[in-house]
Order: sequence, then C-alpha cells, then structure tokens
Amino acid sequence: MDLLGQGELPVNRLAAPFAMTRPAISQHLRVLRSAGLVGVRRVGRERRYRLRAARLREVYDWVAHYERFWRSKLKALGEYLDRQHGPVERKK
Amino acid sequence: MDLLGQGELPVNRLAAPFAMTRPAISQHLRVLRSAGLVGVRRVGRERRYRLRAARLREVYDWVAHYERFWRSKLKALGEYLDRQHGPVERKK
DNA sequence: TTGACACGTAAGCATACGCTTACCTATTAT
DNA sequence: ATAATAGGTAAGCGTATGCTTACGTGTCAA
Repeated sequence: MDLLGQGELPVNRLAAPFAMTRPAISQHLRVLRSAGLVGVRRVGRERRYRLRAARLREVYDWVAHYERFWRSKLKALGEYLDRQHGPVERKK
Repeated sequence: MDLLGQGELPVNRLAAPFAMTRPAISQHLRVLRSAGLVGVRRVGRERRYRLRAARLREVYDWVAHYERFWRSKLKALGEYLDRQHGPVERKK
C-alpha cells in the first residue's frame, strides 16, 4: 500500500520489491480488494491497482479513534510507573 | 496485567474473572515471567504475582517510541487522503 | 496461430497460537 | 497420615496464517 501511494501500479511492479512469489502478492491484493482498500482496472494484460480513498478514510478515522484509546492506556501506564518508584530519569 | 495494577495477587484471583481454565492463565503468566514483566513470590501454597516496574518501563519507552512512529504514519495517511479529494468533513 | 506474458486461483504445507485435559508437586488442614 | 488446596507442566487439539507450487485464463506479439 505504501507503493500504491505513488499512484496506479500493476501487480508485477507491486511484487518486485518483495522476497515473495507473485501469487502471494495476489493473495494480499485479494484481501485488500475484498476490504475495499484498493481497486483494480484492467489495461491490456495488466491489472493496475490503486488506493481507494473512501475506505481508507474510514480506516483512518477508526485508527485515529483507537490511537486516542491507546494513548490514554499508555499515559495510565506511565503514571502507574511514576507512582511506583517516583518519576525516573528516562533516556532521551 | 490490569488486575496486577491493584497489587500482588495469587493465580486463582488472576484467573477468576476469565472464561478460561487456570492452566491457560498459568501459561500466560509463564510468558510474562520469561519476559520479566511480572515476578512471583511464594507465600504458603500460593504464588503471588506482581508487576515488575523496571521491564514495564522499558516497554513503556519502546511503545512510546513506536507511538510516535505510528502517529507520523497516520498523519501522513491523513495528508494523503486530503490531497486526494481535498479535505473532507469528517464526523466529529 | 502460437508462444510469451500478466495475472488469478486452488491445493498443500509448515508453523504459530491458545486453549483444554490430564497429571504432577508442594503446602496446608483434618 | 490423608485429603484438600494452589499451582505448574506436558501433550494434544482445532484453527489461523502466509507462504509455495501448479495450473488456468485472457491478451499481445511474431
């Protein structure tokens, strides 16, 4: 998906950087397709994939929500630790 | 581990709230022990577990680091999406 | 029209995960 | 001494995951 940030790309270009066989990539793409995160367009014998901004936006919102959740958890852990042995000099 | 935030607890008290058998809990505790996240103390026939603040602090630092990493990724995604279709009214 | 290319899909697999049942030891209570 | 309690560990399992190899289809090129 990082690669697709550059724009539309065919499967072989998506698979090239990875130490996996092409079918493995196809399977990943299938999952992404079924999730609506990517779309395909057939051009000649290629299948060009691109990101689907709409669903991606949904994921963004969902993750942003949980990011807040986890941040509060993390904060609570930090406060717990400070309570245990007092605030500590942490490496910067 | 949330339970252990209350202080030292024996295994049965840790297992009680869960719909799992006690051995399953023991296995989780074993992993936590091997990671140094919890410590045990034998009191009579009980084994009382408690959090190990030191390792927990390491985890905290590690997670805090990656939290920054992921936040930047998330931000980049948000900006990408805004670039695609322009900033969108998001549900608040 | 025949081969080469781009890709999808199915089947098989090794491995990881997380539980349960069964059993063992150490301690306390009777 | 014996039974009950607290807990650990091993073995077996169902299931998920993520590959690979093998093969099928549609398209372009010679």
